[in-house]
Amino acid sequence: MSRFTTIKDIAKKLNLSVSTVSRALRNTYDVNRETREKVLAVANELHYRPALPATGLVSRSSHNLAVILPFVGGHYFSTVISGIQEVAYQHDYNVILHITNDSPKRELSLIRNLAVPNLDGLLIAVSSGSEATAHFQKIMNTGTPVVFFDRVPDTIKASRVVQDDYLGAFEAVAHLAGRGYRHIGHIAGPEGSDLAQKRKMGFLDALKKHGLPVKKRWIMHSGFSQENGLADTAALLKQKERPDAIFAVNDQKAIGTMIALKNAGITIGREIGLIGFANDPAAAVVSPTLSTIAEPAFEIGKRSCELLLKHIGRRSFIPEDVLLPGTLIARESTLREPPLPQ
Amino acid sequence: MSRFTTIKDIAKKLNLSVSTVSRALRNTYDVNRETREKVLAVANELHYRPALPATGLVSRSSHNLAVILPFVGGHYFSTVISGIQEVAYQHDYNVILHITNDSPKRELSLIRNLAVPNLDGLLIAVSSGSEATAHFQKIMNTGTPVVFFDRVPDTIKASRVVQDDYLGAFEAVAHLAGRGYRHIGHIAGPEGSDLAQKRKMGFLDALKKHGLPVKKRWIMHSGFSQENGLADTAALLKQKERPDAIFAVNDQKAIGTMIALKNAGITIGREIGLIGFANDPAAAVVSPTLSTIAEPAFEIGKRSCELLLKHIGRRSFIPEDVLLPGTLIARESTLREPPLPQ
DNA sequence: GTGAAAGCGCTAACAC
DNA sequence: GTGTTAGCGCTTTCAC
Repeated sequence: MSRFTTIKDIAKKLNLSVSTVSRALRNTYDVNRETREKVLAVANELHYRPALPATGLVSRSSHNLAVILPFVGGHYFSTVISGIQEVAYQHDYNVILHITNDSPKRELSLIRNLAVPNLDGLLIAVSSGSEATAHFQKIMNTGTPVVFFDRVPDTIKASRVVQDDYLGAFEAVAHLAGRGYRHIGHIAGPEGSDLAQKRKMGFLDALKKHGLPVKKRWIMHSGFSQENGLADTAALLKQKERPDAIFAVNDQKAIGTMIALKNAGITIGREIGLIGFANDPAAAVVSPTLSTIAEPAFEIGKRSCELLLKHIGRRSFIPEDVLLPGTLIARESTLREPPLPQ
Repeated sequence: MSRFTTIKDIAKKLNLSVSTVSRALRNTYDVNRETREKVLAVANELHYRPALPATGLVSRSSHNLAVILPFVGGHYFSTVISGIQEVAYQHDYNVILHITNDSPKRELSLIRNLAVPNLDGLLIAVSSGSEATAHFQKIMNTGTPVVFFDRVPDTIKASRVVQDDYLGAFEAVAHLAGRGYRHIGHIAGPEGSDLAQKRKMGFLDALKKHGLPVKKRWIMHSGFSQENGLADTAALLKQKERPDAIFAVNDQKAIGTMIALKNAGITIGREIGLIGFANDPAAAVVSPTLSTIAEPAFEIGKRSCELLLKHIGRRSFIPEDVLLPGTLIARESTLREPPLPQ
């Protein structure tokens, strides 16, 4: 069983002490140029790789970051990971991935069993209904920096990186207004949801700002799924007064809305404008293509990781709050005039 | 700066030796029941977490697996990760994620700098045009097990886990035949692509098996993108003879095909049947919904990781090849009769 | 059943 | 400039 090359092997081969080899490898202190070159040559020849656990033992740093999040299958979180990964790679940190499946139970067991001494920092998106807040606090008390992203607990004093749901919703509605729609309804999320609440506020404030009427009956609350969107919209269309545009809390519900509108024989865009939120890949593929607010997923990952590394760098750190704007993506569903045939 | 609790702290507090504490913690050898319980109690009280790098130093095992893949943003690879993660979690292994961005250069630098001594095993999907084969071999020579998945180098003797592209294509075409389509074309991938080649073979063999005509001119080769699919299909439709069904090499091209068919005023399903490959989330959302072969992404991750752990368990191991079938998902695009209105 | 001591691979005083 | 020594946190002989 071939062991790995260690500095000891190099030392023996060169009749040097391990410390000299260690110094030469890291190019620190004063090492004779020749010695250093010889060491480097042998290291290369023997395919030497430093044993990080050992260096970590001494330096009390593992260059490991843990990322804890609910899912990885979807578009959003996997893009966030890309952003994290990008920064971690540049700074030579490892990303250790943990998935909770959005289960508070699994999250809790995961956190409790987490090998914190093995970690330089944590990046966490909490699962819905998380019960691990006390444990997050404990980890932070050990001096290990933590940055929360996307889904953040509000009872904890720590850095957070989130997107600006309020502003995104505001801009979605402003876009509708700019395209000439005047009677705007909202297919909202559950009343209890923080995210849904913020988007609704953005919706309402945008209406006010643009002097448009607010019709309570045009705001439909339910879950986040496509089916919910379909049902909400079907109910909305039964009212005697109809909106001429709809802002949906996310793209899934917006797509449900599209189906309901099609079922009712309504031309999307011309008769009723529609905008979603997320920029799900599906939005570019449905027909007509769906206008939406693109979430800054990659950016969230990037900034979270940068912030964490900053905390790791200084031993003491003050929490920061980062609010990232989304980007309006105008597509066919908010086009009042059909595009010219090509 | 609060340090982490170590076995030394526990030992001191209990007036025991570190070795006894170590033994008690791992419940090994004969430790007095009372002693053990006291140790466990104090460990709990002090929030003791073992320092994995230290245990790893001694046991020569880190419980770390590296996963190296081209992307993480898309649906496919992120689902694979879920599968890996699931198994790793159950067996108490960490997953360290590395992304190559499908760049051979970055893959190479990543592999070269990989802290292999810190790893118990590797899971790799190589990037296109990979130049790292020699390095993979080197890693395997150190005795570190490697399992390749999805994208596998054919010049290396190692375990691989891949989906059955041939069979998937075969079944897609068999499905078309079963629905009564007789004149089937193929929107294929690039001629050089291994994956595209296998799917084409499956297509051809299925035609033969069902006694259907093979028309060379109905096989269009180009890239994998939606735009390619649109262009291919537009060209196909210009021919004087038209197929009554199309098998596309992937869902993206199939969606391009859908657009081309719609542009030509053709009713998808009734006039021309269409089936893709991948079960991209978009396939369930386009209109009509797209029949497809679902890739066993989660399963690939799961099996790869299981296989790797098996290799890690036994110190010597023989390569295995795992071929995973996809699943037919029949949707509206292969429906010859429109569904009854609800 | 428990303790003392050595050692995993590496770094950092401290000598010389 | 280089070697010696101690020690990071843990496990594992080997004593007793």
